[in-house]
Amino acid sequence: MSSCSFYSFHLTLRSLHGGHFTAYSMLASLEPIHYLQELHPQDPSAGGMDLDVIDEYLKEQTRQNIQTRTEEERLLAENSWPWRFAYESQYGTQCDTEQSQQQQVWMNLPSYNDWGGEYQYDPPPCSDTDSHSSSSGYQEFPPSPPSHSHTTSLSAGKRKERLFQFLYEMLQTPHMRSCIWWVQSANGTFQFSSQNKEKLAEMWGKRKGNRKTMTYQKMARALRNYSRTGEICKVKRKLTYQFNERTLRGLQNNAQKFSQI
DNA sequence: CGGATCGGGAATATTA
DNA sequence: TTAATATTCCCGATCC
Repeated sequence: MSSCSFYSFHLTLRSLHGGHFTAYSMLASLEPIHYLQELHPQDPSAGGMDLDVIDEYLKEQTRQNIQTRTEEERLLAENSWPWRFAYESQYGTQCDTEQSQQQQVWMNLPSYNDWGGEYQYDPPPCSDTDSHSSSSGYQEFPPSPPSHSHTTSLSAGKRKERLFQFLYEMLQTPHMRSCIWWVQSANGTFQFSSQNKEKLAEMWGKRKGNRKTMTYQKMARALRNYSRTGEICKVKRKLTYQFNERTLRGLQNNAQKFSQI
């Protein structure tokens, strides 16, 4: 039910920007602003315009929430459900398993970490807030476990969208730059805007169709649960979190799949 | 000091 | 019915 709004969101995105690919490009081109915002997170001047757009988003979503969609739309949307498969059975090892390693990295790094020296693929979709690490060059992920597991799940088991999926989606959405952005997309670290985090939380709550409005406090509580299950861990930096490597890879794969449709 | 963040226990709700 | 996954509330700890 509530995923309706999610679907329509995708449709909106596609119609506006012609899909993720374009969105990526836009994001890249807007990166400098993003960078400034990072340097002056308190500066309210960043993203004022974006907020208007976000407001529209919110309205749009609530409106479409009530509307019934055509069958065609429904099919299209369902086909574009990017995370339908990869997250059915793919879990088991996460930060938990890697925790010792993670913590080690934690200590070794002054700020936040990448994955135990491993490195993420090539050109980051966008230059990151802090791109110093790129100076050391990129390494490929190891022959990396064929991250299939597409679970032959033809099971029409339509799982409800998860918070980390929503966040990843927002991270790929240029409009949301004023609320959330990559600190280092290569290792999955991202950060919320102190100013606009409530906006994002509100959107999340609306998408889920919660009774009460979602707040950052509550959303962060859910995020903290992820540190137990591993999808996302907190890093020692204000309002900053990090996707688990496996999780990020899964999200990337699905986004890719999605953009190919 | 005080506000913003962080962290997690516990009860409750929702959904596969 | 149950397990997983939030959501909601709350309160103490930390940070700046």
